[in-house]
Amino acid sequence: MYPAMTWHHAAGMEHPQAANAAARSMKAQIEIIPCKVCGDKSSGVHYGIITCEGCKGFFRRSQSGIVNYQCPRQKNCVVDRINRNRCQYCRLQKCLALGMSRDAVKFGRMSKKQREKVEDEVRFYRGKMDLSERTVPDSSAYPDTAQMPTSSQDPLGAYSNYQPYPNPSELGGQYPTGGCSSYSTPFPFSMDDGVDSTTPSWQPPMEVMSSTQQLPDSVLMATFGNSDRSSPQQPPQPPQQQQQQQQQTSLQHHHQHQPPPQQHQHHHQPLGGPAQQHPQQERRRAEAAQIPRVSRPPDTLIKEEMEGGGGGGGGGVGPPADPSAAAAAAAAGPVGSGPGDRSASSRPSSAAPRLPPSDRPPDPSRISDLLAETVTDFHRSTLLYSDEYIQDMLRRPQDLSKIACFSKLSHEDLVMDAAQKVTAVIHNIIDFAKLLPGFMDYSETDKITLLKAGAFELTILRMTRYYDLRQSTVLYGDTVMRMDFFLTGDTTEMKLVQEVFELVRSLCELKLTEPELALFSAFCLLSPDRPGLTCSCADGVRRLNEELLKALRIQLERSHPLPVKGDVTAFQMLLSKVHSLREASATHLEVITNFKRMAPHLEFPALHKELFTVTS
Amino acid sequence: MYPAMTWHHAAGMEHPQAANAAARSMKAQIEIIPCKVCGDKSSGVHYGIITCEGCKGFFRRSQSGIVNYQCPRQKNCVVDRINRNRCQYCRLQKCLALGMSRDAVKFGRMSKKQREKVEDEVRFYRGKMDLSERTVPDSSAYPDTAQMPTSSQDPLGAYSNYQPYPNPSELGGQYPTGGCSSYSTPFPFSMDDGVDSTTPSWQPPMEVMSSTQQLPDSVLMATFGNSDRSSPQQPPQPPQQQQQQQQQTSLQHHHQHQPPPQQHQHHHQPLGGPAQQHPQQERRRAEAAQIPRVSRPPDTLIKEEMEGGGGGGGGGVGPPADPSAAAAAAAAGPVGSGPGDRSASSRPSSAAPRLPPSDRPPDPSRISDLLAETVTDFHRSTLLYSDEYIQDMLRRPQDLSKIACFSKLSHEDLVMDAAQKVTAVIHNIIDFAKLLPGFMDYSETDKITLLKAGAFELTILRMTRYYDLRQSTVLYGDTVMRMDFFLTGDTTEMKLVQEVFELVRSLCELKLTEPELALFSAFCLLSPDRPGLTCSCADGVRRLNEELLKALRIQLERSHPLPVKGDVTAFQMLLSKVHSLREASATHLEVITNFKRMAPHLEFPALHKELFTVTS
DNA sequence: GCAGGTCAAGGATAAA
DNA sequence: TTTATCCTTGACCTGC
Ligand SMILES: [Zn+2]
Ligand SMILES: [Zn+2]
Ligand SMILES: [Zn+2]
Ligand SMILES: [Zn+2]
Repeated sequence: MYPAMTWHHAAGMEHPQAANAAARSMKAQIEIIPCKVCGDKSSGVHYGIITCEGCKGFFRRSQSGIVNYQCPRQKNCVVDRINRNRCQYCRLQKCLALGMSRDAVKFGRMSKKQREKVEDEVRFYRGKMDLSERTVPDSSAYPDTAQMPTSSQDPLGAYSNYQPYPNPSELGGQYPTGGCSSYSTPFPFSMDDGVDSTTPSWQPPMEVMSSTQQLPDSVLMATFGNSDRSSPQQPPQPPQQQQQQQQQTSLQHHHQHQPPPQQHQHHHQPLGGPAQQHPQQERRRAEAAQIPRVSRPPDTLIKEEMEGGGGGGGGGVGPPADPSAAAAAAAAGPVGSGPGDRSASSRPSSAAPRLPPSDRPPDPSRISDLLAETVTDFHRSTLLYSDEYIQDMLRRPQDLSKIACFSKLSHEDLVMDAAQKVTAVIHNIIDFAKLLPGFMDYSETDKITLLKAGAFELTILRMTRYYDLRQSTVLYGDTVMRMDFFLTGDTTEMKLVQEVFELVRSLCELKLTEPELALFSAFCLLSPDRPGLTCSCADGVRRLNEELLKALRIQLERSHPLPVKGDVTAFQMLLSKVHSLREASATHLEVITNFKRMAPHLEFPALHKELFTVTS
Repeated sequence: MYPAMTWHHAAGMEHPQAANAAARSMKAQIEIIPCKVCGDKSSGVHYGIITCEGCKGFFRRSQSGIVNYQCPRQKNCVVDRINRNRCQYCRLQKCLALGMSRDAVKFGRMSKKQREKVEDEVRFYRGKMDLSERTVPDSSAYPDTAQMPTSSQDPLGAYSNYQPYPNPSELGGQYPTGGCSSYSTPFPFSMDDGVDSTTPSWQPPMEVMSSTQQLPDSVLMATFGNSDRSSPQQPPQPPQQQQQQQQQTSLQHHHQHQPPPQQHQHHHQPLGGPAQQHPQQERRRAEAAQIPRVSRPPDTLIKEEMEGGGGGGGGGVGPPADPSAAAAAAAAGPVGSGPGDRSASSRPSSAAPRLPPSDRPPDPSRISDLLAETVTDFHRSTLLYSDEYIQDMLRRPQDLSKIACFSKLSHEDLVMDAAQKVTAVIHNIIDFAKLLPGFMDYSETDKITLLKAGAFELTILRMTRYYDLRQSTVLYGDTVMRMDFFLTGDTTEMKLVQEVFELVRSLCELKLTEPELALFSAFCLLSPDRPGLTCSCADGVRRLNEELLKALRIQLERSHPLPVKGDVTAFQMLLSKVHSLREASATHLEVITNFKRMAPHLEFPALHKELFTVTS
């Protein structure tokens, strides 16, 4: 609906010479302030309020005819640039609440005080704008929310300061300047937090920036349920900001069954999808990962990610191991080989709870079941989207407009978008890995080795959850795609797509249960034969791998008692995929390597870079 | 977008005052012009082109996803209101060929020139619309016909500016002002001189005009017996011409029930058919016409043809009025209503030749009946072959030896042969035209305009007599052919064949009676919206056109009381063919133009050249 | 510099 | 599913 160009000059710089005039033109000044109703670029004062053209027209229409809007929800809909068309009722309410009026009269000129207010506000937004321009270098490719994983999922609920529809008179009280409410702003931050990620809302207002940026690790750590590690030393933040963060953090905990993003969110997005699909925490992660850290040595991020997850000590790096030890003990211990001694003291994670009392007799089958349960929990708790959400999305017809948006992207953009999505999944895979018994006990080198080798394989495994066997479609971001969408002209890329889709398809045909998928994922990740694995580690991995395989077999024999094809059992079939997965993973690495050679200017997500860079 | 609520303020309540402005608004004007793609009612400029809502939506959909349309036929399907959904591929092709573009940008307002062009075009269609509204009062109930006057009767053959699938860049090249294609493209007039306008050269050379302009009347009068208006001075003619004309004239008398040409006549003809089907006089005409007359101004032949046919006599040649007057009388007489009273002398050149004496109460239906009878006689008296002959020939099996003979001919020879056959039919069509009330009263310019625009359309109409619906065969010369015989490798030619055969087939399915075919032929020929028609002429034509339409409707309601398909009446169905006829005519012109470019050494029959040469 | 008009784009929906 | 109609939206324009 909004041709991309629109936004470009919204962000400014279209009229170079205007800068001059802008300095003294009140209108130009005002237009820096976003629409009070929806946060879009404003076009001046309309009906008494600084609004955009859209809200202006909407209000005019609402006043010039008999309209009877109804709110299909609870009359508290978010009214931002993205959602403003979702509910006419709430939009109009907000217009009225802000004081828009057909016969708003603008008095001659504003008072000095009013002017100052405006100028303050202008300064605020101008600073913000510059910031965002510097921070989002290639916003041109993604005019709207582009890189931002979730333009739509604003955690703040759009108006931290917006009380949905107080009595206009009450609101009036907020604007002491009386008639000139137009120039007062309900709250500068109101737009800032949110609303429409066009202005990178994830860039906190400048005063917080510096402090926030020092916290990347803490963000990762916070990701873990390990609350004690959550940034102990958080810089002081404005209340809203803090609130925001808290909300986000808390959301993460629920997120295993987080309600699916609402469908309509994306409807008006120019890009309809790229990278939008990530839920909150993914977005924050991705952002953190994207902060350029030029001088960092490779693998640092993986390490950090693991540290964060490992819940290790506050100071920083690596508390070797308590929680996963517990898990390992829990799961592996019974099997016998075990590292059971690791104390599980602090680990609240789900592994421990399932542990049978240690005095229980070791029943192999029982042990396998426990392992299955544990791993399944780990798996389930690190899913990006719930099954319900995915299934719901997959039931939708293909959204052609979104596909069109994708089609408009260059090959490079598409690859980068896919890389972001893969990276988002891998973040969760790393979370999963960290929960696996014993994993966190391995050396950094070994952990990285296992992850580099297994990350893409597990991505494929998780991708099966996004695949619709009947339609041969996959949920990519929030868009249902068929394979041919991914087919490029590049031979190796096509090979990759073929291999991945064939794997996903055949895995889906096996109709694995969740425990089976979880166990198989862990089995693949914990492969003792990964090149570069140290011997000491490989032994432990091998034992665990055997246990996982045993548990997997037991599961499969239960749920798939009959051969799936000829006399091949599901178990055998699944094992045959191991090789294919490795092949696909190798192809993926080749694709990435080629792509980087062709497009050296493009920056992959940091984690992605670390995982998929060939280190000779 | 607003579920349920949408209705409440429906019906444009928001713009009460809009009705006022609508009268002169540009958009309202534009909407008079039919959809450039399918001829349906347009709803403004969409993606740079005047289109209907359907084509707009179709194009949007096509651009908003990965679509992979395939043409089940030869990529030359007719795209009109009725058939537009039959082939997505061809519909999209046409959209693209016309220049529809996702990012068609509207630059400011249109220039004065552009606006004038629009207004010109609007005038055409408005005239049409008025006509149809008066003639088909209840048309609104039938969407099919409601639009017809405006949409399907595109005077410019649906795309005066439509070069079936030119390179978009070519299109762009026609607009030197650059960038402004959005408004220049849609309007036929901008391309009036353009390549494949159905009426390329409606500006006849002036020297012919001045000398002949006073003559036409006499011809007509002669034809209709209205001698008193015959023009006094006819320009001298070459003897052969005279002779030819005379002979024609004389032949015309018999020819109304002339026995079919004997087939043996043609057997030794080199082309196994070329020109064979013509009865004597037709062949001689064609031959005469082929004498190169290099210095002749264009349109001369048409003029002569008309003069000759009119028999009018000028320079001592023509006994005013007898032969054709006799023919007219003869034709009119038997059918009979008001025979005798209208003497050769009193022929009114209007649509009411058979008008009963003025004391008679004017019964509209009666008048229509009289018109039908008259036109039917004219039609019947100018047929090349009798129905009996054609039916007899069609009953024969395909003569494989003849088909083999044709197969040996080169593509060029085949085209030339077809051109000869078409020319032969057109000679008769001109004869028919001359008989039509009022036709000969028009200026040379207008007559030529009407003929150039209508000749091929009427050829198609007459071709229906040669078509066997059950076998899907056509009598071509003396040979029964199936359509595939005519399919060449050339895309445009295939499109033409496809369009023509589809038209012929669908017309045959309507099982028109002879009066219906005659009236429809006259109706098509006397289209007041042919570009280039002078206003004064257009008025007269419009009146006649109205009458013809009315008579046609009455006939069809009698003979086809039941809807032919769904609730579409035969009348509506027939009207919908107008657009298709114009499309086919445009395609024909394109084929001829292309062919001439490829084979400049070949000489078409003179009349053919005059009719089907694009004169800028 | 804002109110209001304009009109193409696209959403929603019923119908096919 | 696709189509086509109806309608809202909002960028742009014009007039005051
Ligand atoms: Zn707004
Ligand atoms: Zn609401
Ligand atoms: Zn159309
Ligand atoms: Zn087709």
